Amino acid sequence: MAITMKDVAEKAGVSIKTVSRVVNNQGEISAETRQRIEAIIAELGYRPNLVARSLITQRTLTIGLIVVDITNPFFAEVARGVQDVARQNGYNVLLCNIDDNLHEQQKALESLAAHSVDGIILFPLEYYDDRLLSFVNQYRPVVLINHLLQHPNVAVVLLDGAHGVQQAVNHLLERGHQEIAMLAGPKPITGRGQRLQGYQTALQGQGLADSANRVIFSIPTQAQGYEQSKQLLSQHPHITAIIAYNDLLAFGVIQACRELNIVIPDQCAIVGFDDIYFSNLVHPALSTVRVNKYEVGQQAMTRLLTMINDPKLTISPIKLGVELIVRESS
Amino acid sequence: MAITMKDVAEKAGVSIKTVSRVVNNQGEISAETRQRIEAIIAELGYRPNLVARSLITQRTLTIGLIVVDITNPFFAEVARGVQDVARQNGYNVLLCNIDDNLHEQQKALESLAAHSVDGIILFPLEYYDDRLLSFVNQYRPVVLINHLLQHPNVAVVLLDGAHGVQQAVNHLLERGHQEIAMLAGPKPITGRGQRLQGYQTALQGQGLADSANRVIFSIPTQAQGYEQSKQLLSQHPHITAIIAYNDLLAFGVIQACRELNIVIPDQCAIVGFDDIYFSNLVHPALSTVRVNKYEVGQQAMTRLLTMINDPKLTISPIKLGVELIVRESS
DNA sequence: TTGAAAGCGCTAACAG
DNA sequence: CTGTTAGCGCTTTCAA
Repeated sequence: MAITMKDVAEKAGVSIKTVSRVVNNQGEISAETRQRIEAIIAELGYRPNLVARSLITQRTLTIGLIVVDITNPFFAEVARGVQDVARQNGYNVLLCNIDDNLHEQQKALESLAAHSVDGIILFPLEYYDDRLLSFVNQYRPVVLINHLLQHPNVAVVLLDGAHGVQQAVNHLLERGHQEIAMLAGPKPITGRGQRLQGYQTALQGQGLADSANRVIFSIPTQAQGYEQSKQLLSQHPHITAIIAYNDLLAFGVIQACRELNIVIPDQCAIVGFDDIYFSNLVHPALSTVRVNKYEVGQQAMTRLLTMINDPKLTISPIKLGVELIVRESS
Repeated sequence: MAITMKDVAEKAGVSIKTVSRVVNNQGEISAETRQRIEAIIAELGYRPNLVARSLITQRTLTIGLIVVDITNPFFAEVARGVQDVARQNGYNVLLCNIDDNLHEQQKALESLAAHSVDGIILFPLEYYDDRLLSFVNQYRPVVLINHLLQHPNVAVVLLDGAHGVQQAVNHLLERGHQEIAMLAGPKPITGRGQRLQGYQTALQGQGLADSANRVIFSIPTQAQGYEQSKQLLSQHPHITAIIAYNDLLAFGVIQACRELNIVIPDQCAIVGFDDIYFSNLVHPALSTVRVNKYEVGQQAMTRLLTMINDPKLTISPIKLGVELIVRESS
């Protein structure tokens, strides 16, 4: 059994409340008593039990962060941004991976709420889910990244995916590409998703009809990028450029091109999305749309703290800019 | 205010304990009552308050994981292994980054203990720290990764760093390299560290004296790998091979070679350590010592669970094997 | 400047 | 099969 406040109080010959006062730095105590108790605390190695405290204060000093997969450097950087500002503010973070699984997303939300985290940051799967809405109706606060939801209990941090992909497509068009395919990532149950929208808008702007067969949905992993693009490039050799939903997919495209002896960027240009750390190290170095991942995390956590500290505040969405980075693959 | 057990009990016209029984699936209850209460729980959206439960059961169903930096794919994969096993067993994980900061390591340990996590997995910095020992004297259980500490409160998961680097050096020797430098990572305050030891052992085995100036200590990041190897290769042009403490450092070496127009592997061979996901994607593809990172995480969490469930158990260290992967850089 | 008592939401032991 | 009582370790009134 760990040392409790009672142990300290008994040893010091004072009441429990007096110990509580020194632990919490509430003045109203004589310097002499304070020092004596501090000495005993150090001697006994007493550590306040935060779960007992939480039960009263209704605060755990813990927040939850839900991402698809921490192994994807994109999420790792976002997580780092979240954690750094959390730590600076005395918060710890519970991290959950949900992969491509809506059910796990829901379970993670419930589990975090049951643990009484003071708030949740969710990078949701792109599938539509009304359970998210009903969750948010009875839990607060949550910050959603890359997903717009107007609700008093939620704040939103957006990435300008549409604009990013538009830039990428325009860049490819300028280089003379006409047949530009897109590996569009997970297929939303409803709507199109920002990035796909950017792709289609840009093509339409040039009077180029977007034919559906040039858009392929898949889980955004390197393995899928490899599989899908290999098939795509074999079946449609006239394709000269591929835009990927994220860099991992793009890495898969590079791999496929290498195997098919397709020269990058001459025979096939590639543009990714995210600009993860390693995009600059692969060969050829990947052109991509840069997202300031660390800042996304910081912004999300900052907003969450604001909502925690002022329960009735409504926070308007913020949209973070993105930037096309042209390297060797396009 | 959230819905409590009392609310449910009142609405159902039963005692609090009865509600507790259905929540915890303790039999001894009539099917009729159970269903009625379950309906009310669903209707009210009641969620058990785990912090209240923890106060009694002395279990939070939460563990702490402390790593240097989740942004390093090595740690991300380990973390994934930990988290998957944790989740399968109903546990959540609090993740802390400590960078290269012993003070943060200590703070993280204290903070996790204060939050009453059921156990801690620590990937410690390689510096010697007697505070770790005194922490472990009064907290249990902890699992240490890549650090041997004999203590009843700790279990240990080791990587065979010495053997891995030995393999790497021998491989380079077989290819005719005589001047092999090592970017040895963080300098331990005491001892040499496993990987450096492997380096020196292998060289001595060949009668090659290890001259100290071929060993360079630094934080194991790409930036440091770049800086240190650039200087090293400029000052000692006779060096024909470099072993790096981890893949990130090795990426920096690749970068430096590219800038100095040194051809890899002809003029300078490079071997890394970890085999992070991207080592196979950089150019030239990196030869490295593979660690099964996911398994490291799984093993660590499994051991932690064992210790949590049987408080008096002592667990003997496990050493996981490593494997030299020869690619293009050597 | 200090203490006593109540209670956060739940479980555990024991009755009924 | 169900209820009552006590109390986990702490903070928060309110008194002294």
